[in-house]
Amino acid sequence: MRPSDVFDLLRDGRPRTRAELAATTGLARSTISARLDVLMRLGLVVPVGGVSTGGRPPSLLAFNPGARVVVGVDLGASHARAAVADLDGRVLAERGEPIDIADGPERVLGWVQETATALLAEQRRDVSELAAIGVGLPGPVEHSTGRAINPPIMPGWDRYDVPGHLQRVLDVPVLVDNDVNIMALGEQHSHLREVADLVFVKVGTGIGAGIISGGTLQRGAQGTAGDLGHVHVARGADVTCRCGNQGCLEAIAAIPALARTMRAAGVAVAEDHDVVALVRGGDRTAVQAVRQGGRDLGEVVAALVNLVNPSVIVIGGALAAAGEGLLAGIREVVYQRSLPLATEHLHITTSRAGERAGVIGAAALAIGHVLSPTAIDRVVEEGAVRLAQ
Amino acid sequence: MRPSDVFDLLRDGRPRTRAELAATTGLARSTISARLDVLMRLGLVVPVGGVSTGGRPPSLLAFNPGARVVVGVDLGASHARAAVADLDGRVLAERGEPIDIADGPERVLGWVQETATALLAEQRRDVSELAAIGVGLPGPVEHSTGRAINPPIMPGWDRYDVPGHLQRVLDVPVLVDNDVNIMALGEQHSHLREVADLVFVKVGTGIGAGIISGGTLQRGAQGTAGDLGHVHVARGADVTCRCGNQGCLEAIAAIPALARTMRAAGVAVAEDHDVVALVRGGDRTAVQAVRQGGRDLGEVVAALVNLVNPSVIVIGGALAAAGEGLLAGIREVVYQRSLPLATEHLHITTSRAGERAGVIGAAALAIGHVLSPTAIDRVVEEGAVRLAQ
DNA sequence: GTACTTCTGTCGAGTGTCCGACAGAAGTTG
DNA sequence: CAACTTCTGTCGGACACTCGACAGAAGTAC
Repeated sequence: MRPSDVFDLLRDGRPRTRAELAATTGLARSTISARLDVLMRLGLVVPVGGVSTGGRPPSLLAFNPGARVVVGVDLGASHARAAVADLDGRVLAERGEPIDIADGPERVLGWVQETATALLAEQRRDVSELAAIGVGLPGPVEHSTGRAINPPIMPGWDRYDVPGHLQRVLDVPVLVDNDVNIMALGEQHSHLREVADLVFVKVGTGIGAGIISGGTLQRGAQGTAGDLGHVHVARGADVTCRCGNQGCLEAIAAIPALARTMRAAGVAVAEDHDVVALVRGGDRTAVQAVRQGGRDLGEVVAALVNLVNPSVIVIGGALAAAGEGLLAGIREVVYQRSLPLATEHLHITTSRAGERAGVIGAAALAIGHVLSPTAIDRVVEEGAVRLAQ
Repeated sequence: MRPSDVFDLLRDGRPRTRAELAATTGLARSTISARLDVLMRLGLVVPVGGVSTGGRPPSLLAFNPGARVVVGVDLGASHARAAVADLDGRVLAERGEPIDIADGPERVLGWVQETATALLAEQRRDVSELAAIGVGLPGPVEHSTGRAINPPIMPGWDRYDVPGHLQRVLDVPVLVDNDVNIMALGEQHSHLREVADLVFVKVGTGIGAGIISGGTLQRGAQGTAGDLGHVHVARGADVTCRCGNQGCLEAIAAIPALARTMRAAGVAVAEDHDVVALVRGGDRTAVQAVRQGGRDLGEVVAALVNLVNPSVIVIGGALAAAGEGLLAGIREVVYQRSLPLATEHLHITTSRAGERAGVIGAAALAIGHVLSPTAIDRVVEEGAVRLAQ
């Protein structure tokens, strides 16, 4: 029985009395008290009142998400977003800015450092209250080392030591992962905490997926798992993708491809994000193009459903804002193609976390590290030592 | 520091001295001795000699795979196979028989019980030496309960309590999983122990895959993960599958489909297994059909590679015996379609475990349960109590 | 205000774990 | 065979952990 066992019981947020904790763990109440004592001195657990049942009222103890904070960072090809969140993943403050990831790690991580510091100051939080940083990068990431490996759209970042850089200025653990993986975590953390098998599909300039299966993020051997964008689909056989291959889903269903389709049909589309605006405006050609994009996406998602058998599929990214057409297209194909056994309990929805999925997920990654049993036990140990001195 | 920590160090099979174990764990040699004492009395660890370096020779201690045995059972649509294996997964004795899974659980599990008992007797092993049983079933299985859920080809088995049945006659833990998952485990256990991301593709009457990612078997929300067979492929768009859908991979690339293709080309194919014989005999039509089947399979495997990013893909099942043609077809498409990043370190091979993959995997599943840290600690505890009495 | 109930922190005792020292065992060396 | 080296099992002490008892704290009931 480790100290973290008591803490883990409280992590769900529900306050409990000492007697309750003693009953569920089987430990003596005095032992529980000793455990809680350390956790309370660390601020991780706080009393939240309690009502009497005829005698001295029991003090209800609860996890205190405000004990410390984490920073979640979502870096895209052309945007950066950072947020300060409490230990429950609730965003306290955030800031986004258009950037160019191709400016290289020095400049971009400089922005991250400045923004993180500024956000902390804004929240009147000392740097010592920061517990960890989570970062999402738009490319394949070796999670164990926190480095991007052969990223196609991140010149200058290949094998760059992201955790090392950030730790030099903000001395806390830094967790790095692929941006879509991060978004999957974000969606799960924000309102699907009990869902163990979830796939997040991001449709924007490119197409990718973050796969959570059996409760854990699937990264694959090289960290490239979830690459939906370059799966072959029949309808795109004669279209050449930016990756050089032909028939990639991305080449016919991502936003640039839809814009191209619409231009060919005579619609004026200046910028990529006009696609979403046109759909929302009810433009027939745009609606049709997105619906067809949904069907194309559905082909690959149907395969994904058969292969991974998730219980929830979340559609996110810029195109998710285009409304129900995309979803309808996906559903149309998936529910026809995939096996009844796999689709029977399958939900396909759009992202609720939306633009914040990335930073929430990055924060969740950091929180997962900070509140892991081993980390808690270590802190408790150190805390006890500090108190003993 | 639990007793199992010491045991886990020895599980790789390499013998070690007490001093060596003390150094790597950081525990005192006397503590290590105490731990080993219990493990040795249980037979899990045995001395295997040792050479002097000028004084009293140290005794080398090693994991003893012969301490107990497990039974692995592989049930298919029309065959059953059972094996007794040691704790290293080495098959000591096995027996196979054609059966009909549709005879229902009572009869089939009756055969399992009889065969297991007979094999144990044959090896002069008492029933008390049996530690656990692993079972593979040809359909979706809810691993946590050991029941088949809505299996398409197993009438009478739906939600049948397999562990309960077997435990009534052989009082040991029973682990049940899907047959292809089991085969993936078997291939990994037999010669790919350090591979954490592995996909086993079975091509026979049907097509399915077992996906091991991040070191753990991926089962999905309903236990139907890895269902390659009913993924849609363009070339089969107008072929109706036995599942009722159109365009399923299985309907054009599984053995019955290849047999049909060959008959259409004028080749006499009486039974399904003649397909393999014809290919091995060098029949041109047969070779071509299998090669094309490989390409069709490659379409879906290419998607699988992008989505899951494994480092090894193993092709098994009856058709794997047809030689290099199938593999060549798969490779041809996969290396063209999938991203360089994912294929760079990808190996595609045929099964080495072959027909035994199932029983080896079932045994491995059982062993994983028996030798898990928690199980070892429990046994050590009980062993210590028994010794104290 | 007083009696009663229920909870809290403290403290000594009991328990189990782990360590280091030691004497003996089992080899090598000459 | 004697001296030396290196390993092994044993055993008492140190330590940490956990428990239950107890007195005091903080409410309710009348």
